[in-house]
Amino acid sequence: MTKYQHQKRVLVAIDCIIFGFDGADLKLLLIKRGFEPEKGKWSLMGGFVKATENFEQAASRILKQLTGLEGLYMEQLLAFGDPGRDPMERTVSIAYFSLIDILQYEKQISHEYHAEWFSLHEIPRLIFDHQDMVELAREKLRYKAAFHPILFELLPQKFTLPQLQHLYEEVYNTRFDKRNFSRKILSTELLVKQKDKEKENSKKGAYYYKLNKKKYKIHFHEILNIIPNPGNLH
Amino acid sequence: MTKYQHQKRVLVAIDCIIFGFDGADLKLLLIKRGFEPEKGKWSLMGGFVKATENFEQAASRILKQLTGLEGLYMEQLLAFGDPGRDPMERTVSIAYFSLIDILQYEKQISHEYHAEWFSLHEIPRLIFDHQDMVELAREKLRYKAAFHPILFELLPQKFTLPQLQHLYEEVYNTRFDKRNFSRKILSTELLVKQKDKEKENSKKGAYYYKLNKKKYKIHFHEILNIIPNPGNLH
DNA sequence: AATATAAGTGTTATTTTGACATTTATTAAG
DNA sequence: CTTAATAAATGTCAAAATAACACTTATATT
Repeated sequence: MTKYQHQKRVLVAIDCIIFGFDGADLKLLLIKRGFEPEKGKWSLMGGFVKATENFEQAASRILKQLTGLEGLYMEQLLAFGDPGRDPMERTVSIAYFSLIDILQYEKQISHEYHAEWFSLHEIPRLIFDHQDMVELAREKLRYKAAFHPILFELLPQKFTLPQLQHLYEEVYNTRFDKRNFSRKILSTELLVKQKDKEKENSKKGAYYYKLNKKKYKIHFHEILNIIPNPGNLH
Repeated sequence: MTKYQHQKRVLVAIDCIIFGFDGADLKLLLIKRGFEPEKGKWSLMGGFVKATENFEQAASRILKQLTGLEGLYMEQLLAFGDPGRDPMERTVSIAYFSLIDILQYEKQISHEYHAEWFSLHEIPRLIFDHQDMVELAREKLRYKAAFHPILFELLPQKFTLPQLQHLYEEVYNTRFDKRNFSRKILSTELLVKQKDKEKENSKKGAYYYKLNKKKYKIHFHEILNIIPNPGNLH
């Protein structure tokens, strides 16, 4: 067999949009790019796909390099391929987005890459089309979280309803009625109430909950309806 | 500036999953592949991305080659990049899916590529990972159509409510109650009732409707709720 | 004139939603 | 020890949305 003739070969990279939550804010993990072009500028964590890897393997490897974590939630966002997106050489980038509980992540962080968390309200200028990737990832997160219990990936194993609600409020940048919120969340029957309470944030303390992992896996793809008036999602 | 060193460059292709509807069945457009490997086997319409094109431009060009049509609904599905997916040489494929009214398309068809419509129940074995692409595209179509008025892209300008319902029933492989269906569809206020009737399929005739294109564009991204118990979508 | 066919339409009971306020547990302060 | 302050937890009710259900209408055919 002969190879396909007269076709241009291009570089293929992965870029990871890594969202994290620390109990207060929704954040994005960025690194200072270590090589030219745009060396020293803020960038998504990325890398080239190796000859024997598929995209998921490459994304996992890159994610592990940066965070030290494995088995994270990960999903392909979109392939970006405008001819000039990397001025050095045409490079197609497959964007993945990932969700991390920041506090868990901090124990394992590799500091080799000067990674930093940025609140979504204070994102610096990013290289290439990474800004577009982040914006699209935010939209996709909002869309997906409106129908699927994806935001649990941002929380520790044990969490409280007020913490969960706070997270939803961060993602949708709005406030929910806590009575209606807890009714909807609990009606999914994905949560298991624990006996102990979290007492950092209030005198009374809030009961911890855990995911029912089995139900979570089984029902993950079903359509929930957690967000009132989901309205103008994409 | 020097180029990125020691990285492998690969081919980048587009493959188009083209769904069509002829008033009766939901169908998929396939071609007989014209070159090796797998010459003569059934395949999605595809082609390599050219040096100056972005993905959308490449997908439009490829789509026009096959169908003669422009301005079709088109959306990136997913990038496929397993190392061995094309045995000839590593090729990344960006899959796009498109929606066409078959009867409109037939006037413009280019017969150069031996394209044929296949009912979704009778799809032949396809080359490479095209089978996976088609399956994923079907899931995405069902998912998207549950929340957005996307299926109108499969219909002619003028269509009847029974035709529309039939289309939804094909996509979801189920039956809907026509009273509830028409109430939901009409409550979107996206349809404009016409004065004339379609009289091929019944003695009484069914009123034609047209899309209110302006509202359609404005409200396209809003979440509708057309499908009862959307259940286990992805 | 009678019949057959598919289109078109309305009601009701049930479920889901969104708006809203009070009670409870605990710590801190006086 | 009593009081005050704080955030958590919980219930009701009216309105809206949904799902289930059957009859009438227009027309072509016989």
